[in-house]
Amino acid sequence: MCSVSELLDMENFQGDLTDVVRGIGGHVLSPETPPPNIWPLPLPHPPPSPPDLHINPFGDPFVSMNDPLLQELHSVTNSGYFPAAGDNNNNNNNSSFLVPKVFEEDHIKSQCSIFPRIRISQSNIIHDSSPCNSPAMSAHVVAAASPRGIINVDTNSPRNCLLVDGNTFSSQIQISSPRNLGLKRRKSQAKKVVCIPAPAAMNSRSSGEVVPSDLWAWRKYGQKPIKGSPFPRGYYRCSSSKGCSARKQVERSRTDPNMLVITYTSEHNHPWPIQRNALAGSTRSSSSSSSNPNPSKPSTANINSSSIGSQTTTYLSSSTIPPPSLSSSAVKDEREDDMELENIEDDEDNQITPYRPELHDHQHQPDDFFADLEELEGDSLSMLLSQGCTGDGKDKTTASDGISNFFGWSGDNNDNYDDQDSRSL
DNA sequence: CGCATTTGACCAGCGC
DNA sequence: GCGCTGGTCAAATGCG
Repeated sequence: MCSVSELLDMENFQGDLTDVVRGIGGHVLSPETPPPNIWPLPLPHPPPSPPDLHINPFGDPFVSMNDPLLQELHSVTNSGYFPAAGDNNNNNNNSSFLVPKVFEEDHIKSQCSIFPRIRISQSNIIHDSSPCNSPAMSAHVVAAASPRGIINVDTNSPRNCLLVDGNTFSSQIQISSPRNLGLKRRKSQAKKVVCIPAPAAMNSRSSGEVVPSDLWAWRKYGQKPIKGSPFPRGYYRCSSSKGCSARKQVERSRTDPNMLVITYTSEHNHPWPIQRNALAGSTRSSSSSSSNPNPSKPSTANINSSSIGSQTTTYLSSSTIPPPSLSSSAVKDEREDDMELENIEDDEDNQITPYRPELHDHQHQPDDFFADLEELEGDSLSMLLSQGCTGDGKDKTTASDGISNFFGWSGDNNDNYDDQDSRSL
């Protein structure tokens, strides 16, 4: 697992971190932010009405998503397959599905996800505080950092959660200001950090670098070794449209190579591509090694999955790929200015106007779409849930593989992580 | 041949 | 001012 301190360190946030997102796929769980349908999992709830859709200006398809896994688990829990939610006695058992109480509640009122909750500190003091008391079902963290001082979250608040900007965040988010109070980035720009499980060898070339694909086309323009990290950082810019300033940095977590840290910078100035790589500049790695070679049949199609035990049933839901949604209250841009927690509301005024590209043909599914489902191995969800969600980190590669399958990430599933490392190192 | 990736060089911000 | 570090550029290279 990568920690937020790691993120902070890697990004040299040093005081202006305002956004850290993590979770499966790095998506954000937000009661206000319905997921884009790129998540190939069920959407128990009706898709949002168009006014509710907000574009993630970073083009990150992960951060804005609700956690369908959580929703699915929630529904399964309610179906009686699992112990009653809240039975924390079962939470630590990674051999079974874990549906802790916090899972249910945080899913509703906060953004609790399936990774351990963490404490954010800009002085690189990170603790897995796991306020939800669920190593299995824990959360991403979206936090605002003050470069001027320490923000002590009231851990006595209900469920030890932090209410920020109208949303409930995980508790014990401790944000302190290191000595670099006035440290500024080279450019005043928003950043968004996403920590996701590193898919196994997907979109990788000979270097073994793992780059999760999304619906944007990215072109790599640089790679730099990062001090203190054994893994280089790749620099990508959006090639979906000329002049697009969107960029992202991809690097492995230095503490958990199975995790990828993706930092999105700037926003796309063009509509969300209906077909990935349909526009010029598709990345070679994406097109050549993707398990979804046909861009007209996006691997992000909705797939409803329900898992019971080791069984995973996958079925379709008719939908298309909406633009990624961005809940301003759930995902905060990291901005250059000295944004303090109390100023988050002000930041709301600075919301990037979302574009809402018209997506037609919503009902159409490619004829060979079912063929894609074959790539979603039946055990993917099972593995994901039974391993990826447990947080024990004992077999993250498998979990990541499962997640990879979920995301439709390309890759030779036979490539294990060791192979990646052997190539990339 | 076109495009993406690689990789060394260059530039800018920051700390000392 | 200097050195360190991160971010970007651009020529070289490789792949389809």
